[in-house]
Amino acid sequence: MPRAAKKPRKLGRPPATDSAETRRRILAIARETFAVHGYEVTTNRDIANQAGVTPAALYHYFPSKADLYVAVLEDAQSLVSTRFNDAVSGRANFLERFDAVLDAAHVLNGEDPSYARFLGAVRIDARRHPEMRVALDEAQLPTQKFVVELVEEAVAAGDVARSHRSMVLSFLLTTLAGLTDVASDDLRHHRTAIAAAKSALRGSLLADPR
Amino acid sequence: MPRAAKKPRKLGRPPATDSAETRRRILAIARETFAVHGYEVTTNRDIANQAGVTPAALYHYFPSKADLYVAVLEDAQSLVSTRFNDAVSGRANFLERFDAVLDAAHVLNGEDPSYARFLGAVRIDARRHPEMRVALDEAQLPTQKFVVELVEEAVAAGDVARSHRSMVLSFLLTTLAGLTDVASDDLRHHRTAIAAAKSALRGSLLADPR
Amino acid sequence: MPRAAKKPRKLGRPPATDSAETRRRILAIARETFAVHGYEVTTNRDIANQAGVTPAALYHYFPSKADLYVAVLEDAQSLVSTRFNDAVSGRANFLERFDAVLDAAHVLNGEDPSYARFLGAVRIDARRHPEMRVALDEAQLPTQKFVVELVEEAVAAGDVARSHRSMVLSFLLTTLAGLTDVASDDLRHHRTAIAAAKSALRGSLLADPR
Amino acid sequence: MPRAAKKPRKLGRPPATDSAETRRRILAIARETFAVHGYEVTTNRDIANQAGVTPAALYHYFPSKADLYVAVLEDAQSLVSTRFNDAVSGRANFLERFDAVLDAAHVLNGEDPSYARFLGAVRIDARRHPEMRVALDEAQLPTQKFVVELVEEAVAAGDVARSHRSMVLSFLLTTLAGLTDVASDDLRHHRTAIAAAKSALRGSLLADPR
DNA sequence: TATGAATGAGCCTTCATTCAT
DNA sequence: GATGAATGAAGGCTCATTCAT
Repeated sequence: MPRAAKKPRKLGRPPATDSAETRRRILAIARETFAVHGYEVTTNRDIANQAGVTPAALYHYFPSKADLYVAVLEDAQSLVSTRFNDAVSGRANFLERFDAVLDAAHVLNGEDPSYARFLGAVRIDARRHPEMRVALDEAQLPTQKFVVELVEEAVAAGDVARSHRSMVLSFLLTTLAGLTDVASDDLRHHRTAIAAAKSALRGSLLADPR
Repeated sequence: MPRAAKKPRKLGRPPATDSAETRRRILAIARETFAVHGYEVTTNRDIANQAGVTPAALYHYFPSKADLYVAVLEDAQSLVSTRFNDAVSGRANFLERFDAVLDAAHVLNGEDPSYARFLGAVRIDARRHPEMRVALDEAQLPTQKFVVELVEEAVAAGDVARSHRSMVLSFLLTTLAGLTDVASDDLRHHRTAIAAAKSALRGSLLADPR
Repeated sequence: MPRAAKKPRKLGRPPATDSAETRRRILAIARETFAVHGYEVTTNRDIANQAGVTPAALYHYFPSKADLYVAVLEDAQSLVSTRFNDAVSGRANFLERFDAVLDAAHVLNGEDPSYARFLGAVRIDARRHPEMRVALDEAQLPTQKFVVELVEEAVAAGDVARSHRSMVLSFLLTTLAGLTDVASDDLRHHRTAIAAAKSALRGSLLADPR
Repeated sequence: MPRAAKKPRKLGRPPATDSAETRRRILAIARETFAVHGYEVTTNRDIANQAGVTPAALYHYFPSKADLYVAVLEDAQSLVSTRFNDAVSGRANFLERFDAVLDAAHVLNGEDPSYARFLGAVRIDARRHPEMRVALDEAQLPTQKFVVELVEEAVAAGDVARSHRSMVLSFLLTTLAGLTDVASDDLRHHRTAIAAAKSALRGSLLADPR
């Protein structure tokens, strides 16, 4: 891990600091680092160093490492939720909506890959750290619900056969999970995987419809 | 603290707790534990305790924790490879072959879920622990190659449009990844996700073909 | 986090929260907290929170935590000295004087147990924190001297045999120490212990004189 | 705190170590250090350094600092109990028994003052550290009970007036507490305080009976 | 007068690992 | 082949204290 500029700061309050800015910086760096290295491997010192503060300073903003992690998740979830909801709004057709969600995911990945990467990491860390499990599950609920409703409405609209409901839901979740997992390192890869998912849903994965 | 097994044997076979058996036990327990908790969270003591030895004893079988992890992966890979290869052998059609692979995965999951779970965990741990990365990537190559060849042969046989090659490959990898990730805790879930993948490949995910 | 007191005053006296009041409040709360938890366990934040200020604010009133502790002791000593001196004034007989001192201690304990408790704690904290030792010993001198003089005068007055001087002194000090230590939690207990001490001095501890 | 000899020991098991001996050494040093500085101020490093091991080694013998503290108490209690019980055995008269107990305390104080000092410290630390309170109270029970029974039997034997029972008990406890508190630093002081207590019980504190 | 942001030192604890036995 | 005693490094966290505002 590279270390930022080496400014041996003195005691006391640093001149002209914007507390909110520092908090945002910590969250962003924490997201990136947690995303790549996971909860365990990432140390408070890693995050603090990159954010240009001391490990103790983190405790000014978050009560514990676990709370910081949860805060990062909440932050990420709120962004993704907004993006996904904006994406589907105004679109009625299931295929269009699903495309829009995948495209939104891809755009976000282009802007800042750390979101997808982190969200992928959370699923693993939640399993590995029971202490945070409840909080993490709760924070993930919105997206979970979003996908369920997407399918529910598609069934209601007749875009998905009622008998296929749970299969389609399973497909969506598996695909979304697989996407963050396999492809978030490489944008081209990501694009291909998205195209594949769209095609699969349309029934033209193996070949274009004749 | 002394441990179990202290039954004064008289007749029959001499103490069967030979070193090979102990090694196998350690590997199996390590797989299960690494699978659930990951590399970092799992301690040598966790594994040793469950295996009925002291942490120091592990060092008779593996030079380090990292080496143990790699050994578990090699062991798992070799089993999965065999299963997958057996599954496709004798089947020419791509859809049949893919089905067979998924079914094999499901059967294995029923027998011992720790394999799939561990293989899922490896993808994450490899990213998180650069020291082991090379060894892990190498050990994972066989499966990677297996999937690539599956698609390659399907293209050659005309089962997959040449232009869709990379998309199908991407789909397979994403699905395989998503499967270990989302569904390995719950066999029913796993089965549904597999059905969804099969259906997706056949173009009938949203509804049965009329 | 902002705090209490925000009643828009209109008429009458201007904001009475002058600094002297704050200082007194800090001293009182520090005494109570130090008394129960001791020097080490009590944090600046504990005291500040209860006093309705920030930890940094303490430094406007006292140069350091240690200085605050010493200030609390000086404050307590001055009160106890006054009480004890008032108690003995006008009484010539040793037994009467000693009774008066014990009664004064009991009354104070009823009014505000934190004084006795704190004074008891000081004996321990002085041993444990060499940095404060000198200052603490000095501040405790008045009471020490008070007891010595009490005995001295009793010997001079013939109330105590000259040969028993150091024994009586020792008894007084041990009793005073034991009292804060064993009984300051429970007023009834305190009263019994005081009765015992009075009785012991009169030679009727085991039974009433026949 | 002075530090013992500086022997930079290497990794692995040191040659010819007696585990039991190390444990005893740790307990003894912990007792002395806890006695003087208390639970909070004493660090694992303090104890470890003096015992010639690293702080981590303590965890080989005790699960935590708190457990070590409790272990020290149990060890001390068991010794004191034995001494006190031996002291009273064979003596029927209350005054004789009480004298014997005080003498035993004095002898022990001469042999190793850290016992009395530690026992005095426990009363304070138990108040200051609620987490250990239950364990500490329980460990102190034997001595508590010993004193209660001493008085009970004295009442039964007619050595103490029934109406004076609780006062005598209070006196004993206060004195025992005051003794560890005030006088354990200085053997002469200790002796005087003990003489005073004996005299007080006999009713001849102020002067020899005429 | 008081706050809030930040630091540096230090503490308890855990862990992979070593080595004499 | 296995254990138990011990280490060194590191991690999360707390705390007294400082200083710009």
